[in-house]
Amino acid sequence: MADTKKMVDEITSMEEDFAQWYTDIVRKAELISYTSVKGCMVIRPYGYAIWENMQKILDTAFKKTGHENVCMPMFIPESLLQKEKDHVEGFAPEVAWITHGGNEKLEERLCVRPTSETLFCEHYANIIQSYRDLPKLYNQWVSVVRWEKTTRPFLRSREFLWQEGHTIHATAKEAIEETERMLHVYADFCRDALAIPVVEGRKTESDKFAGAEATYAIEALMHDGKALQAGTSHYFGDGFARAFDIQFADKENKKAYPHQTSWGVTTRLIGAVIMTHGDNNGLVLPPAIAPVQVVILPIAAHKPGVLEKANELKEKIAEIARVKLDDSEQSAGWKFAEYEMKGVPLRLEIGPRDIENNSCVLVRRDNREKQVVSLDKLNEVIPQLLQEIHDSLYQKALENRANRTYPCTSLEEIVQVLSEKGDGFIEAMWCGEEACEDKVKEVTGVSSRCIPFEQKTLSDTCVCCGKPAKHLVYWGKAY
RNA sequence: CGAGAUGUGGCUCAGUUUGGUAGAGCGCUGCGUUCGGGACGCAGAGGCCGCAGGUUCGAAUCCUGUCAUCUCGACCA
Repeated sequence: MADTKKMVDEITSMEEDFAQWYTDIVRKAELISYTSVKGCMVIRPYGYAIWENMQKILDTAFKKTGHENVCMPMFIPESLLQKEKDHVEGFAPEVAWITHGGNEKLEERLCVRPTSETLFCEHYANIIQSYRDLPKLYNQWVSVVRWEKTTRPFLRSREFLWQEGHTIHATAKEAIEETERMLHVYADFCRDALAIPVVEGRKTESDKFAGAEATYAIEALMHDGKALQAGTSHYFGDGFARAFDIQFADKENKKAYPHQTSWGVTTRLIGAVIMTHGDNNGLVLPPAIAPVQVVILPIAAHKPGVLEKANELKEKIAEIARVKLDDSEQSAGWKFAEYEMKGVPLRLEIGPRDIENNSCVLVRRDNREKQVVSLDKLNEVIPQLLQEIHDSLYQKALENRANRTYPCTSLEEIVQVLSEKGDGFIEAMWCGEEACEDKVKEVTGVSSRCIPFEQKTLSDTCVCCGKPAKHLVYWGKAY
């Protein structure tokens, strides 16, 4: 890799200050702009285009698995939110309330949805009578509001965009299958579109979604060794159905409670992409979600024939990739740096010398490798290079995670590993007791991330109390 | 919510200690020369110094309050 002379002096290097590096990228790559409301950001066209690409891919996957899109209202009456006890307790500290309509105080205040389980439940109760009405496989693309105290662009904002899937089934078995299926959809999406390897697993009891019987999550490791929860999928059992009195007549015409799920991913995934692939020259985007996959930069654009050729190439490449031609008057060097900052996977340089040779120069963003390519071969070479970029981003992320995953068998070892090697995933055995989970966090600073589906045995005893171990757990410092 | 830092043209900041005509670089506009790794010349535009009080002949500068943002913790997608 053509290593890392820092060309963009405006970006803080990630070794120097990772948090500042992240903030710099988010702003300099024109993904967001701050507003006067804390924790609320403008997602700018380039940032939003990334989200739109994620949406398209995910939405297709949701439709393929039988889901329909719907749209619930934004407001939840307080009485409705309170119907499920755990749910309201979990969310009450972070909801925003509407108290007035115009100048008049509302009879009952309304919360701005922090999540929409209660709204879906109210609706299900209205539309479900018979087993023939089940399942309902719904999804919505909306924004929600959670009044966070500490905010960071994409990672934790007070309003964020997401999709929330909500499904309701006749049997527990079906609902559990759905919960797991959608978690896998997320994991596949992270691998195939975002080039991010994730650990799939179950959350511990203390870390469950408010009101859920079980919560599953995908966890990713960022470049600085901190863990990011990248998506969740919840199994509710019939808890919500009982709280909201949703019943259906089964085949024997007996009343039964249906079983529910919900699952979601958010614009946080954009943060995950930045912190997984970005480098000191800026953003590095996986081709599948890059708003621009190939940027064409004409060299000496005033010379006869150059712009014409560049336009011709743009037309041609548009058939196989998302392409942009920058014919602005900025210098070539400026544009190089600019599109590196923005993470465009491939740069195509076309100048008088190239035109003479019927060729162009292609440069990969991820490793900066240059190659001269015949103009007649672009249709083969570009898709191939985009695929190679994706694969190598994934491999690199996988290696980074492997290098920063540390099996440990005692609390002392955890403390030592963290101080010697820095943050990362800790693999350690656990007895299943919440007291031990708390103590691990207190002593070492890492919290449980998930109980991975892929289990192995590091030792027979809990890393904390020494009693028989039940699970291997991934631990880490969380975003 | 606890601790720390910062608010001055679009951006990054200097000026605040010691009160006295608001500055620089980048960006922006116009014209010209440039263009294979952030080019250059000339001419311009742009600032209730976060907000509100107070002290003073005079406040970006001192005092009080307040709001916002950033970082680190606790909590969370």
